[in-house]
Amino acid sequence: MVIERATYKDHVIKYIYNGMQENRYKAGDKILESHLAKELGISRAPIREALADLVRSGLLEYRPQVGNFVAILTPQEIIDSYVARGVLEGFAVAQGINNFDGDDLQRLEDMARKMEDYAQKGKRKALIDIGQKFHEELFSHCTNSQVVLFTEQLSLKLHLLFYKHWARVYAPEEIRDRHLEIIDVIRKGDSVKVEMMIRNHYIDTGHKVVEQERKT
Amino acid sequence: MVIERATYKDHVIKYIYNGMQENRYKAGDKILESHLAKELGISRAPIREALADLVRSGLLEYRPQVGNFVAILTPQEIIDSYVARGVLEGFAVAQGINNFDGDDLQRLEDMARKMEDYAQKGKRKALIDIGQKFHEELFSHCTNSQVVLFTEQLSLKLHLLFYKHWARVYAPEEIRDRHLEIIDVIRKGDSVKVEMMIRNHYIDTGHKVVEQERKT
DNA sequence: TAAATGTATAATGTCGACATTATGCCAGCG
DNA sequence: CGCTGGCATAATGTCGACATTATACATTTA
Repeated sequence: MVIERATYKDHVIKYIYNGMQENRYKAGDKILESHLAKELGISRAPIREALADLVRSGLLEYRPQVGNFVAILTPQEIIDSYVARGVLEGFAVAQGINNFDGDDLQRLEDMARKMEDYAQKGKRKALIDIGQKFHEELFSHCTNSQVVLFTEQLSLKLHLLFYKHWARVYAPEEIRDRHLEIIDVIRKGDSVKVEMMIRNHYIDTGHKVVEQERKT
Repeated sequence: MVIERATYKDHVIKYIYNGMQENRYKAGDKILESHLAKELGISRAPIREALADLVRSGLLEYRPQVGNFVAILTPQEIIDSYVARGVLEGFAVAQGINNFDGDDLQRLEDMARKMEDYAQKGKRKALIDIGQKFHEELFSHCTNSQVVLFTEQLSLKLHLLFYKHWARVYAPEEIRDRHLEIIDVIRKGDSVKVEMMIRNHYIDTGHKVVEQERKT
């Protein structure tokens, strides 16, 4: 594979990330700098920077003087990540709950129904894409840059699990209802309740994803 | 300055961090890789890794093809950071509230009183150290690794502001009382109240720190 | 005089090579 | 037969140099 141009680091990150999505890199695998360098036809310097970035994202683990390994997510870590996501998103929505107008709510509702549709038709990629858009919309009214930042960091990690399991975790109607439920509470402007609800949603999801992982 | 041994990156991070604490690196300053390399007598490779880490922590900002700059914290970012910290610590304590035993509470109380003492005597460094220990103790019963991780990331950033202003933000008795208040609620096992209280504490502190910054 | 353009400088991005260290294998010994 | 220790291999950590790009300054032109 030949890369075109524009700071190699980002290309390398994407390359590895895709590899993880396609399961060419499996949990626990060692990542060899020199192999990547040969594969991509570049030197080790930008490779190392990319690896360091992925370590910071939690997708790789780094052992000094030894190397980088694809992170092994324990069930507990998976649950912790979902719980943390719930805490952040719960706060984000609660904090900006009064900034949702009718249009926003309508858009969210449309998305929830589309999700049901895609889920029923087995369009996994479309389902995941719109699921992400839904949560982006939820975050769009959160003005706390730090909370948004942390959530983005988490997303990178969770999206991999998401990608593997999420479409199978809930039944189509369940997906729709769970999201509609949240929209309703936002409409009512109940910030306390929406925060609890989102937290619980992610706690449930975390446990179900762990269940799915166990079956692997 | 000559560094001894053991992966240079960490030394460089500490070196820059100290420089920021001592205000030798000021907000907006450009960090030149080659200068650091000369100063520390090492090559640019480990320097670059350290800089990338500091970017990740939010202490530096990075502009591609241009360089790294000491981050300029806007008032809003400062407040956001404190709010985020409050959300995380509030959750952490609430989540592990039942794991505090009598000894823990006693230790916390001792620390709160020591803080008052140090504050009165103007021992700023001791005050800050014990303040950090207090919050570490609060986090010690949180089992969510992800929440702990985010908090550590934030700490690096907030500690700099802490270091500059925190000792002046509250009166000695106020410091004591604010912390005792939290301990009381933990003792009662009221997870909802303690979460709210900690959040509010950080909201207050954030605003006061911004006030202090403005006076700079 | 002010704006635009070209040029010089110096920084970052990338490279290939060397130094150092972890790991697996094999021989020697108890 | 199992264990210990050294050796070979191959990876990471670090280096110095070159290529590329951003920035400041000088020069030209309207």
